Amino acid sequence: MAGIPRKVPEQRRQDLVLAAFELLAEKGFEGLRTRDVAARAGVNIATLHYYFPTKEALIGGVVEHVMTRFRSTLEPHGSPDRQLRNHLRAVRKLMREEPEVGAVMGELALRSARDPAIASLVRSTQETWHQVVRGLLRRAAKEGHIQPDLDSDAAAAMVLATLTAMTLPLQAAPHHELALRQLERWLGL
Amino acid sequence: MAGIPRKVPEQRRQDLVLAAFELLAEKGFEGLRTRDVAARAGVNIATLHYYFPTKEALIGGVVEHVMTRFRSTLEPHGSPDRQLRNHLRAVRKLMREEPEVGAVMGELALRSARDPAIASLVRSTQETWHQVVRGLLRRAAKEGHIQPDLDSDAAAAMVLATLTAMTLPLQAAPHHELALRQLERWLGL
Amino acid sequence: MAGIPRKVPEQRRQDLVLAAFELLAEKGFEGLRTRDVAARAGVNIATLHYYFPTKEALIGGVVEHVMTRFRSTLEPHGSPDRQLRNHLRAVRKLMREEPEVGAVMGELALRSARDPAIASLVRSTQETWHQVVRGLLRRAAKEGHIQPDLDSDAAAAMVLATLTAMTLPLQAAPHHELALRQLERWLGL
Amino acid sequence: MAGIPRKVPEQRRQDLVLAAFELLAEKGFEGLRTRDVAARAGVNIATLHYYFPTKEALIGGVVEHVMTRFRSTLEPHGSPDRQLRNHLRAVRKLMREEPEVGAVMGELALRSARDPAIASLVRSTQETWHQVVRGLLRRAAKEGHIQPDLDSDAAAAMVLATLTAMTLPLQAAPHHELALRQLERWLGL
DNA sequence: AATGAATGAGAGTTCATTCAT
DNA sequence: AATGAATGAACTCTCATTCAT
Repeated sequence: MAGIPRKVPEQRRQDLVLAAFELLAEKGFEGLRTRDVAARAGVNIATLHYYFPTKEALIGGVVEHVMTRFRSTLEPHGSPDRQLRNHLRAVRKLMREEPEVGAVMGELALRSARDPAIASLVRSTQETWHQVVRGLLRRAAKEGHIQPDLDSDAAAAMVLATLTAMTLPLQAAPHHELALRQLERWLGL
Repeated sequence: MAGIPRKVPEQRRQDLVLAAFELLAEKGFEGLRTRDVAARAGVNIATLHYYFPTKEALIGGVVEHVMTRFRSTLEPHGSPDRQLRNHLRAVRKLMREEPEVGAVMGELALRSARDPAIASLVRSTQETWHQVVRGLLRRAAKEGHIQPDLDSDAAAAMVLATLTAMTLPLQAAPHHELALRQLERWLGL
Repeated sequence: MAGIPRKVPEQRRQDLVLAAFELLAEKGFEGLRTRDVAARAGVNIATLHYYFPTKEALIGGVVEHVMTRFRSTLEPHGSPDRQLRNHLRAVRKLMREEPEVGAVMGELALRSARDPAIASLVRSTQETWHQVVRGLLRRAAKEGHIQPDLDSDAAAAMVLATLTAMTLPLQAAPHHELALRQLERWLGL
Repeated sequence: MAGIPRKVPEQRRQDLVLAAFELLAEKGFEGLRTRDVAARAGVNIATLHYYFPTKEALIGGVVEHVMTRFRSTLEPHGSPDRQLRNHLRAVRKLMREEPEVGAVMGELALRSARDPAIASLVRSTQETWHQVVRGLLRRAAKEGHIQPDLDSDAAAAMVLATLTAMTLPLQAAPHHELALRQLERWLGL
């Protein structure tokens, strides 16, 4: 009398978030339909609303997922200059292997102009990111790995700008590799 | 007995494009409604369809408008290094004074991942832009205004990446000024 | 200083009626659009409404046209039996050479169930037609050309039914020729 | 606390088809509106689209219904001549008691000139009908119930033509009874 | 925990008609 | 006599959400 094994509720939630994440990357907010999400997760539309009362709540889950995914590119290993290089590479790798993350981040970036909740989340992420990179630049300069007279604040801003542009679709920001190489060169990495 | 003065047709078209442009900047593709566009332009929804058979056609008009607007930042005046500096400043000014242009360009960038028509337009715009900037960098280097050993191709890619990031909402790309200042510094402008 | 020669108003009206007639045959009432009619007649939609205040009025013109066209199959030549045979042949010829007439008559037949104006017109046409055919049958019988014991009323009803079925599209009433041949045989023509 | 009792889904479908059938008979394709259908079936317009994705699909349901209804006039009971007579009477009865069937069949006949799907359906129905009637005529002749020298093919064509005309509104094909009586007389039924 | 059925509000688009010239 | 521009009303279809089970 076992029947189809029920999934643990937490797993269901995760399935739905993942389905929404993928569809958001594919179709954008413009084309995101709760019915499609439910279908991709293999459940009824009413079940989706059982786990997420509104579409907005579901999107919240996706945001969380993406932010977690992105934070993984900032894991501290080795000296500051190595950490910096690793970060650049990790971002490049993430964009190549999981372009969905970039796509969704782009969507969130645009939406932050209209959605206060997303805005504050995006802003705080950027701020944290900025501080981490600036700190790495400062320590790298102090330890003599990169040019010492660098304005770490401004340089960090440029690093973020360049990496942020890379989350956009290829058409909108081609020459990823060239830009990154030039960035490393200027930083002296 | 004058009645309401009729507008010149070309003016009506322009009004509609402008209304669509503003609403696209405000709400994104996700929230763009033809009825709202018509209302903002002060005409009946059927009148909108008299000028633009489909929503897609209207969006085409908006794209044209934005591209024209953006191209205005690339006007050739003076030496290559001055042109470069002017371009950077013009973009900064445009984003400050007409953030809608940036917002819409961001929307187009994201949409280019799904819409072939927009994709090719965005791509060709980027390509032209890249070539112009690279040409300016080359001539500026040759004339001794900036460092001569610069890889003009890679540097152009970085310029574009930085400027492209600036079209995103402030939350998603803060520290515009810092980034731009650093860019000028590195270029030696 | 001649310019494009203006058409006589009556000609314009006729052009519009003809265009409407053709389009009604092609698309049916379901697909009849005043704009298409105007376009086919080569005039502006507002011009159409100058000649025909409403779509209904235009349709009235078409009805008139079709009835005239159909009445042409009932021209008296020769003896009653010859007239009968000629009538059958004229209908057959009309349906072959101008199937639009049949198509439009079919449309009118159906519409007569909802449109009192058309209903009375269709009814009176049928009544006249019935009387003519019955009269011919009677005289033909009296003159010994066809079987004398024929119920001219019932036979006329059958003639009309058969010919009416022939105005329907081929799919709905195939074997025209067979049916007509049998009719002639039974009538002894 | 019973609330409004839910209908069985199949019943809902049938209700919708029936509503569409009635409205199609009343207003024709020209005047058939999905909202009216939903209203007559007592459901929201969105519910209609839950059962039938498109208007076309709903019409498909109506076609099926009508064909089933019409086929019921061709039930084999008794000798060939009795079957023939019964068929004629069943059609007459159907047209009298459910004129909607005739109206809808007329609509389908006209539409078959434009709609390939309906065309093939109408054509195959006619072909089957023709063969059945021809077969009955042959066997009736062989068994000596009707005149033996009858061209069964041509006679079948005439039977169909007459009966088809009877599906049209009364205005367009009056004297049903007379025509049918004459048909029986000629066939010797 | 999960679902099929149902819905209100609203989307883009169409159409006969009218208005000002 | 003729037109381009404009419109109100209505059309089919969609979507996030809810209800009864």
